[in-house]
Amino acid sequence: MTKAQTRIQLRNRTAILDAGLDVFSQYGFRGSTLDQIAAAAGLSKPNLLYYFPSKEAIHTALLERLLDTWLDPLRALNSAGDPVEEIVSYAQRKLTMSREFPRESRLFANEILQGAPRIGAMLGSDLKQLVDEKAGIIRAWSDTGKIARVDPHHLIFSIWALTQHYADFDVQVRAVRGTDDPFAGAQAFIDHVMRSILRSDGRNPS
Amino acid sequence: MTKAQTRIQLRNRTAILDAGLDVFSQYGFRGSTLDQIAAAAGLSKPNLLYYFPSKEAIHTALLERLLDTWLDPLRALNSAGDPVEEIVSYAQRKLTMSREFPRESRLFANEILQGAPRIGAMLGSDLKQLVDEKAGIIRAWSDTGKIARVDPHHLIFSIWALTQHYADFDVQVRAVRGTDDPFAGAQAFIDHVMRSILRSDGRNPS
DNA sequence: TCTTGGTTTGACCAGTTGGTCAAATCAACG
DNA sequence: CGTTGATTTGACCAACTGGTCAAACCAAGA
Repeated sequence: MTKAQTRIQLRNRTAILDAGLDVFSQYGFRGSTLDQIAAAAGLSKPNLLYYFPSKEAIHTALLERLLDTWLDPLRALNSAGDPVEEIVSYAQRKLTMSREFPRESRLFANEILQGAPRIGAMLGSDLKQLVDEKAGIIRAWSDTGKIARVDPHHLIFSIWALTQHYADFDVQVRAVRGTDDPFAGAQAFIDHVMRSILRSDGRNPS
Repeated sequence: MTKAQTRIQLRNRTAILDAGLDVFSQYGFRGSTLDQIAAAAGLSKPNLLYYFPSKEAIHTALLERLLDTWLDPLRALNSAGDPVEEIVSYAQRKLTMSREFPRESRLFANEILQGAPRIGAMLGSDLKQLVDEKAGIIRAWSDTGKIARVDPHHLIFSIWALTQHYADFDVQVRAVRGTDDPFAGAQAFIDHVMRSILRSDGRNPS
């Protein structure tokens, strides 16, 4: 019933979402205009609004699609696996996600920077729940000495910060390094960092 | 000549800049309106434009004032000091800066996220020059075995990422942890992370 | 070919935006 | 107190914004 999709509908809807991702991820919600998105999608503004009821609807659709896959890397963290390898490969999956979907990363960053007006609710519910669960696993590893003693929440935050930085601050990274690919060397570096943190003696200041 | 400042001028100009910082850091340049800033500053819109010629002028003034102090922590990195302590305390200074000036951090983040249209030039000149200089110092430490073998640029990026994350993603951090202070525990954690990276054996993958 | 339902658009609208301006108000000094 | 220059504002404007709508267009099946 809600399924019937013409070829044209599918093509235009994806074109709009792709254009919206381009524009919203660069200018944020309030800084983006329907005209920009319409131009980027190769459609007229009224035609945009034939497929999506409003500017907000496009934005919401993008965020929903994003959140659906954004947390997959963390979901895959397996309590049965080898502690260090599990965490390291989680960081690697997250980095891959940032490299392959930098626009999504910036869309998310924009939303959070502006106080998460549209996804704030799920931060405290779905996201918190998932993080708390995985933090529990990490804490267990930490308590049983399988990894160094580290605050699990901060560890997760550090993985988010390190990986997303290359996508979100792309311009700065490229400018400072002169490289064209902001992710060059990032994988090896983050691998090194994570192993260093997890391997180090149980000493934990404070 | 350009110095003459009435008490009123000083008061209003600082009120405007403070209000502008509030608004710009939350909504970005294009997402902010003069009315918002005027309201936040307790002035009328025409009165705003009596002190600053345009919306852009306020934004520019803020960015200039910001960049002036934003890089101080890195400038203070001293080649004559103890390598590990120098880097660790640089990270601590940067974290302090993020905690004390979260709005400035978000203003900067917004600007970079949107492709740095207004400060892009200085990223490749002033910033790159400073970073390259300090990266040279770190590389020397690394080469002489005084710290572990690490890519200096990535090391600096990681410090930026780790410290700014708590200010820029404040909402997310607070939501996930349920804490009111997003910086709680951050100092100890970052200290631990930096020492782990720098202390670890010279093994460097890839 | 005709019809039908999905698709596209030009013209339009009300609200908002950055910015202007002349007139009114205020502070301070002689 | 009066004058002068700094300050403040209400009224206004043109451009832009998200969104509407009736009319035109088009694809495809009968």
